[in-house]
Amino acid sequence: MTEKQEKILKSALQLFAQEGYHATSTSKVAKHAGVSEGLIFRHFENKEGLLDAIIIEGEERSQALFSDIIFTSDAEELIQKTLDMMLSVSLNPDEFEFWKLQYKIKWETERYGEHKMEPLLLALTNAFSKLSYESPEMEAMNLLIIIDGLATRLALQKGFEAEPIITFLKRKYKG
Amino acid sequence: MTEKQEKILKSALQLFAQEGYHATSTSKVAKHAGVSEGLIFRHFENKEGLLDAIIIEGEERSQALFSDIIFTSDAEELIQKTLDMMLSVSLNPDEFEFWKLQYKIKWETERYGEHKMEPLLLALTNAFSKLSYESPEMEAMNLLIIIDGLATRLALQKGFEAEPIITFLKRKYKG
Amino acid sequence: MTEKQEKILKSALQLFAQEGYHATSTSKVAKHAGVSEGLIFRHFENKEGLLDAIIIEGEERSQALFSDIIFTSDAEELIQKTLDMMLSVSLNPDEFEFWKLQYKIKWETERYGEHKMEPLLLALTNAFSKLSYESPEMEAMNLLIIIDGLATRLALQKGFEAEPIITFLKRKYKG
Amino acid sequence: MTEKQEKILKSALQLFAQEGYHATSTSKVAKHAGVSEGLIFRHFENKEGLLDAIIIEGEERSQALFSDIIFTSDAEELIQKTLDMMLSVSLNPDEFEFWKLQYKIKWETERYGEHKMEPLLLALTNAFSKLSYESPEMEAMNLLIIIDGLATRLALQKGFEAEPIITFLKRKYKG
DNA sequence: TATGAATGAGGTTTCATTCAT
DNA sequence: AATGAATGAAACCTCATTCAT
Repeated sequence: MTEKQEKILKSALQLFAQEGYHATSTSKVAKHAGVSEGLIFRHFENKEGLLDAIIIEGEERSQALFSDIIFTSDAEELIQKTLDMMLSVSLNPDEFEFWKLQYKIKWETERYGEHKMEPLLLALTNAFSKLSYESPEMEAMNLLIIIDGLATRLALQKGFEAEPIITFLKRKYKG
Repeated sequence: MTEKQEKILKSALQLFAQEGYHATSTSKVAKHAGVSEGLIFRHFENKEGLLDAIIIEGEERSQALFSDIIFTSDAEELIQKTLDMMLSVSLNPDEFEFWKLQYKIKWETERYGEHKMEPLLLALTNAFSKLSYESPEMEAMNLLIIIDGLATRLALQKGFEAEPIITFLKRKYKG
Repeated sequence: MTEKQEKILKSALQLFAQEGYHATSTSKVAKHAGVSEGLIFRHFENKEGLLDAIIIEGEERSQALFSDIIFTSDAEELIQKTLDMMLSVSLNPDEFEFWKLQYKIKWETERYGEHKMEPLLLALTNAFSKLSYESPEMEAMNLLIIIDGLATRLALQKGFEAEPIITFLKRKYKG
Repeated sequence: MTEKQEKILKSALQLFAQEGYHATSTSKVAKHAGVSEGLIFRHFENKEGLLDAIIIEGEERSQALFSDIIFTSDAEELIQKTLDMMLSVSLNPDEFEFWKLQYKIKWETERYGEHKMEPLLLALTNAFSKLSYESPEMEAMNLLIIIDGLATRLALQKGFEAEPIITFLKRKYKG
């Protein structure tokens, strides 16, 4: 991956996250990256290829993020870490932008990356099971749904404060 | 509102919900509505004006939907009705399309209609308060976040089954 | 000529003079006249028909303006009156607008109304002849050219002061 | 400036001069220049940008034309050259088209390029002063107005013969 | 690898004009 | 006589993509 390739990818990530995929033209990306428009096509073939590259990078980043959580053996800690992840997203602008893009793309292209979440779902189910919750699968699913909801608020509701609600949730799941 | 005006609005609603705002051309809307493209601009001035009209109509429909819930005096019933609303959305294709559009637009245009939700937030807070939950505001907010999360899954995850998780939630909030 | 017909004509005159023929849409004219767009076509058939009506009206007004000058028997007075006409145009906003339109139309449609000017040319030639100028035809033509030049300045040069130069010319032609 | 850029500029100049700015579509310009329509916008951003480019080029050409006149030290010669310039315009189709466009644009966009003429006005004032005319400023202004009038006739009156009247004027100003 | 001129299809919008009422 | 909904063509402009250099 050359330096310019990375610049393009970074600019695209930023612009797609800000304005959306369809609303961002390749020429905007090129200008923002300080690169000729043709270069985008040399490196990524397509505008869609550029999107794919971003998604693939995202998949890797997601996995890295999740793997730390998934391999936590203590059930309670695993749940706490899941919620901490959202807190970290809400506080770190870089992570935030990255997450926002993931959701934006999902909504614009209507492809929900279920497989990305599945390991986390299983791990959470297992955790709730260990903690003898009555319906572990449902509890796990519920938590992931909460995460989707939180992401929605974080991305779209200006001035949304994530910290209080996450603290509330963390306490709730502490038992 | 003439007959053709309504056809345009309906087609736009459908297409925007399916493909997204930016990905839907005015000519597609016109063709789908069986109308000349110019007519869109005569009636709605802009593509954005068309979107505005849809949003305004949506606001009205949302209010109608919520008002039934909000004016429920029994606290437990109010919460159940809130969840039932989501069930109804998941089962009724018309309602589903309408909700999906609301979220799609939010994600594409980055305007979260907080004011639309505020009355429901207050009503839920009040309900949780009556039921002597410890943090009624947080409980209410959490439920709304769950709704956003459910909407995300419903719209984006192919084959997502809403009924089990909603049933689970309903039981959970029954005490 | 009905009341609405006159309103249309007046609005068109004003707008064509301000913005030009091509830059003025029939809908703008209709709005400005407080009339439905269809009515323009009922009364004038075409946008061009509207222009024609204005030109014809202009021809009549021009003739009225010129005839007073042309039938002046005293040679010197005739020349003075010709220059006075321009002074009057420069001072009277209504007349000014009317003249401006005539020139605008000429430039946009490339049809110079020579016939309109011809009687004045002859009268001036005759006058200069009586006053024993050496080349009466050339003198007359020159004066008409000055009038075209004055009209150009009046219409296009913001803040152009017509009075001093006209006074100068009047004195010059007094002998 | 690439070859195609120049072709566009040249075609636009020609067509704007012939038909007027508003009556000439960008697609007509593109076709005439043997170029894709998009290229116009790549190079000139706007239809107006194209016009601007033409005006700027015109400004430069005007200055070149005038500078030769302005720096003539002999007063009588300066005046003669001013009139000769008009003769040259009337005889040279290329120059003629260029001048016509300047005036067409002025009338369609209502921006009189006074600054372009000012140096000539000063030079002429100075010349008439040297020749001890009574009102040098007025004489100079008058001559410029005659030029505007001549331009009007040349452009708009089919079959107008410039030579006789210019010869007449040249003799007149010879003393 | 990198540029930037060039394209063609398609996007939004405007406009003159028609027509049912 | 008058309206205003409706149309279709054409206007200006954007965009993803290609290609010569």
